[in-house]
Amino acid sequence: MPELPEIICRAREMNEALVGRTVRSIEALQPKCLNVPVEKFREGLTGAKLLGVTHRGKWLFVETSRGHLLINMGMGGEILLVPQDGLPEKWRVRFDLDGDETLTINFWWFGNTHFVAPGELGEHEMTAKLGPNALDLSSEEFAQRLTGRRGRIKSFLLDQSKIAGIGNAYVHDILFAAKLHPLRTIPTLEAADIERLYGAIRTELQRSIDAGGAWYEVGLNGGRGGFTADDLVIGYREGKPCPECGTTIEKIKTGSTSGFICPTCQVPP
DNA sequence: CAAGGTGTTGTCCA
DNA sequence: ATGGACAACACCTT
Repeated sequence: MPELPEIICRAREMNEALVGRTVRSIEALQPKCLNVPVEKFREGLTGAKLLGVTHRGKWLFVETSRGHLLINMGMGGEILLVPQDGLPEKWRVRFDLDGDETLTINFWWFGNTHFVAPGELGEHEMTAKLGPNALDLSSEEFAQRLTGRRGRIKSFLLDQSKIAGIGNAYVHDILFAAKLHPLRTIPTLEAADIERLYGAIRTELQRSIDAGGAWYEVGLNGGRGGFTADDLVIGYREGKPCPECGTTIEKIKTGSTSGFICPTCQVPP
């Protein structure tokens, strides 16, 4: 559930706190979240110097002197920087750093911590297929990526190979801000619809970035983001009035996920 | 206290 | 190309 705003904030924090540090030792309690055997993972990154942290979609890219550490937090969890004698109760992978601190990674479901050897980033399939970051493309590129598609607009926004970084938490407010129903199909969109949608993506994600990300995720020091449930306009507000027109907000099925809409502002297809 | 829902991603199948 | 079901087995709400 960390989506682009949380990943951007996490990358920023990690750059401030981790660059220049060296990995002394590694423990991995859950081999299933790795892409290589535990021994290979430990050998690969032990002794590595951390050089910088970037992001692509919901993935964090930690560049090191010995290759990349790629992290995907799945449906939520914590990356914490703690003293070595103050480990959190739960962690799945742990990097002991110089300076008696430890970077612990925990996710409560479906996370990944992958090792990619130097020069082999292009062979990492899970990240190689990602589309451009949702905030890193122009409105022309966005429109171009929509042309020829036939599916529903919400499916497109959530498809990480088309555009990377939007998940099922922010997509409700993005679609509401663009006045588009999630089940609208792409061929029915006018140029003005696409332009509004492009603007809505930027505005809605930026609102959360400015607040430090969502309240349900924590940073390296355990502090929560400042973007709270009250900042959501329509997502998860089933039964409450639409702030634009007062119509009761509905929860609907949108494929295998659920969606939240104002049935007046977002006319069904 | 047990059941059901959930922010992610990949794969398989229609 | 598109959508749905499902699997990965944690945590919270009902």
